Amino acid sequence: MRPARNGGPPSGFRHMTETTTRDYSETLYLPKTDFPMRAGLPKKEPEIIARWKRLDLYRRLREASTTRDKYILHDGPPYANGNIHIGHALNKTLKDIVTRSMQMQGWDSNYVPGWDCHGLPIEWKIEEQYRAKGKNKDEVPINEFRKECRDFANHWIGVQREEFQRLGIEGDWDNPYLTMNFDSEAFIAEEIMKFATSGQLYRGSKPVMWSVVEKTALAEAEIEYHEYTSDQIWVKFPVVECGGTDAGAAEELLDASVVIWTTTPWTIPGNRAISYSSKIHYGLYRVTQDDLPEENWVQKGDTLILADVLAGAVFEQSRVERYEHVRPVPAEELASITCAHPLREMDLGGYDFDVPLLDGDHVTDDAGTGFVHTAPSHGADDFEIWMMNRADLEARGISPEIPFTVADDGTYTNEAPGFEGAQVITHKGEKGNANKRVIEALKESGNLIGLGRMKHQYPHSWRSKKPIIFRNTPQWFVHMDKALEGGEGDTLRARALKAIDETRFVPGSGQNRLRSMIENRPDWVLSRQRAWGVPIAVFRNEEDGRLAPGPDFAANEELIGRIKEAFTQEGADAWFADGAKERFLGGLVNDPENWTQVRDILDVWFDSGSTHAFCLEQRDDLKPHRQGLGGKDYVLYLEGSDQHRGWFQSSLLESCGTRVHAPYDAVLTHGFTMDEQGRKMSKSLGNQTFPQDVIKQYGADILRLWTASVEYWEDQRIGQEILKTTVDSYRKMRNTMRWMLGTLTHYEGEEVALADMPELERLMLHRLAELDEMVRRAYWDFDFKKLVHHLLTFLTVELSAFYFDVRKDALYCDPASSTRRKASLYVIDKLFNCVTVWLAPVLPFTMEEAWLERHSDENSSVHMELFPELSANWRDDELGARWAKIRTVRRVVTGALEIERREKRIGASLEAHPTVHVTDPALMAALQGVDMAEIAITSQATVTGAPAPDDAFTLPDVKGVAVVPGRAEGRKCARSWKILPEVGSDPEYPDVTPRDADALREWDSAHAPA
RNA sequence: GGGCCGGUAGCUCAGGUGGUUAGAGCGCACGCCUGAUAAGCGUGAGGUCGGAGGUUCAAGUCCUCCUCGGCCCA
Repeated sequence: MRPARNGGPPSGFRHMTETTTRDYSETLYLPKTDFPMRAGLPKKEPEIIARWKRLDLYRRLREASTTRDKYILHDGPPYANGNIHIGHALNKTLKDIVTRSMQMQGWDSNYVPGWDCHGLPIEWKIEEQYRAKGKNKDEVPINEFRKECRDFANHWIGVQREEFQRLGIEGDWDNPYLTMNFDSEAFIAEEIMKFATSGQLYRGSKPVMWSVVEKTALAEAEIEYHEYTSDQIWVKFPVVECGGTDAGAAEELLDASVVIWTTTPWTIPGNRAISYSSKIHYGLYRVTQDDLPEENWVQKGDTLILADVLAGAVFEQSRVERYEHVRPVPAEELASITCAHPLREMDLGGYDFDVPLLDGDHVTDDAGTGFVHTAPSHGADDFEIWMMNRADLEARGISPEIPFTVADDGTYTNEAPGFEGAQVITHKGEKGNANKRVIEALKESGNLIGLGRMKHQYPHSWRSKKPIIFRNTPQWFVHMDKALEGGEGDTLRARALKAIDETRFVPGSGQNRLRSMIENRPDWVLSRQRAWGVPIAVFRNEEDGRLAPGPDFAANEELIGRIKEAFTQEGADAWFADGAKERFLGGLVNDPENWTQVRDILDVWFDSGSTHAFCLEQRDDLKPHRQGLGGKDYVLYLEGSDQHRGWFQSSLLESCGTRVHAPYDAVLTHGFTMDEQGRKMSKSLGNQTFPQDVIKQYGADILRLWTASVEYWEDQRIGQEILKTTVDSYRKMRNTMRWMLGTLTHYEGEEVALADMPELERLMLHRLAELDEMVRRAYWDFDFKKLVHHLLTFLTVELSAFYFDVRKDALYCDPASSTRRKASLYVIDKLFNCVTVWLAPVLPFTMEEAWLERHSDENSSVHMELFPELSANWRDDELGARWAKIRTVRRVVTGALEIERREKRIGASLEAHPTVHVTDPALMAALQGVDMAEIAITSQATVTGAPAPDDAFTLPDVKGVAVVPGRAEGRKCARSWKILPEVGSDPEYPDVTPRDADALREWDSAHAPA
């Protein structure tokens, strides 16, 4: 409470001998509240959280909404491997604002947090710990290793759970979903088995980054680049076929060769194509130099096809000084060319296939020859262009098979005929003899035209620091374009595209973004050669390629049942335990020796893509009967915009593959959080903002207010200055709430009928009715900044600066019995309740604190409230329009008073008596019945239609209003400080106005000693 | 390099289908009040709308290019 103060004698009395000894302030209804001006949120918030826990608020919310339709914000699981950062805070806060606001609008909006637990980053951490202890991962039994990963994830789930709760996020923190829960693992395995059973899962291959030293596949993040000296070669691919209509031109090309350049000679046995670009100009070149040494690899008369801008450099490399440009070779001609493999004539066997030319965007003319040697086994671009052209290749009679030329130990297989056993990289990570062998063969074939060494940045394993290679490996895929049981045209891609069309996207651009990704994406690669995850729980028959479970396996039901049961009891560790194959397949096949257990694990995107299956569908408190599927519930996914590539997509594909429809009705995305200059946050720039620091310094509500103030669907900025202005806005709101609380101390719950209210009160109720519509709309549109902006403006401009300022006189000074005073209190009570409840989803701590000042019973919480249903008759647009005019006139008055203040003719506005000349008939009509002195907070005012003198005050944008200022006449009331001639007219109270005399009489009789 | 998104006062944001001197809140400056007081009230100064072209009688608002930044790919 504020200390009692005696303001001293009012200034108007300073020069008067007549003084009063009575302290009238104790007879006033001044604001009185324990709600502090300084929030102290860092200390207060944890107390409020503790109270919510005592109340078991989450359970109460659930119990209160059992009969409601469900609004399900399904949590995209964060990864359990570290403290939360600002992006997590933004994400969870947005989710919390959504669930709280939907709950308060009559939905059952249950929030169940989740965590993503499997995957590479956690494996790394455990491996790192091993290395620190000098242990090797490969020497640890797999299930022991998995156990440590599980413990690691559990630790961080605990940490993050605390951090999220500290942000004020309401949800089922005691029963979150984890992708590593045993039953989650069982359901995830069941989902992948559905893909296997329906024939959507297949085994294919793909080049991956491979460390020969560690005999393991590596992810992009496990690669570092170091300088490395490679062998570089220029190789001729003789043209053997050429389409086109001009026979002469074709003849010319049949003598020529396409030239490629590569720094990995060992990939030549894997060559299957040559890439060119239709954006590059190529030409046919002929060597004209006749004094070339006999041993030179290029001789006079040789014709080569090269990119024009690179021809000179290639000839220089081949030691050719004189050559001629015969003619251009357009892209259409290139497309029709087929070459021979450079080793075709070498009698090695296996190189007599046709080498086609493929048009590819990855080809540039800044180095090399303008043609890119394409070995789908050994490069990402190579693989991609090969796969994209698969259908065309088959049509041309070219096998789309991708060879496995290199084994896991870095040696050539028999799919690199002539080089079997040669080493690309030795087990120590040194360069093997493969390059040498290939270069010798090329020399012998006559197709090598250049040779050299090159230093460049080359990928190395971050662990062994040794160079890695791209190597074709078997992988598991899901078909995007295979016809499904829906028949012709029913493919996973088609289902997903249709589902996207049926989904609401906020912002709308997300729809296009996801759509174009789905339109263009290749088949879904699901396998990872790792340990910490859910296995691809299938067996493969090495004889016929059948899968179990699978479309051609008889005992699917029994097998799936066994696996699911085991995983539910023991987790996915059961798959990796000894004897698993016998345990699951025993008795179901006659030829167990032909069946291999797949040891690959699932990409973690499949885990999180299955959350709808193992979380939403399995929990009674979440299982949705969705609007789009005949029910009334609504499912929303809300994540960062990077999840178009991630969770939104994997969830969509998983659900479309198994359930034909999307798992969500709506997708809401937010951008990323940048520093104050709009730059990405980074440790090295030192521009990071940590949620933990903001909470410690200002409190979670400040971070939440920031979240709700910014346009989150774009990238947002945060930093000290931005937080500072957020704090300022918060204080402004908080103080206005505080004044209401102080004033309402004197409210005893008396209702006042609308008809009995002054217009000013009706105006406020009208504004509430307008805001009610805005608030509901803004929450439904997830437009929180609009909500905050309008409510903040309402609190400051309309309440604090206008309504409250005007009404202080009546509230503080009117007699207890005054209808005007009672009406105002009644309205302020409504204002307070509405604003508190409306803002509760954004500022759950502060609004709870404010709410409890008014509703202090043990079980109360603002978060149990619904948004208020307002009386329909509060809305009065005509009244609103009229008061807009009145406030326009008021602006002219306050402007005029400001001049008087400047000139030191007045101080407080109560010292003034303005004369308001209104010649605009519409404004004059609006002023009928309005007490301008009351509205302008002057002691007296005169409104007249008479023309104003020339020197009257006007505002350029308000026509027809002019104000002549003047001083109020009379004495200053010792109680209300108004200056009126009537002061002293009541002999009982000679130093106050008649109104104050009445008030004092009432007060005195009420406080008279009994 | 490609796809998508964005750049309006110091800060956070408004500015349907192009049309009078581009708005709000906060901050800031100045003044007032001292019965919301580490508060309240008033007045005011700050943007030509990332840049350059173009369409149009008229562009922050449509088109092109450039630039800066972000997400996802390569």
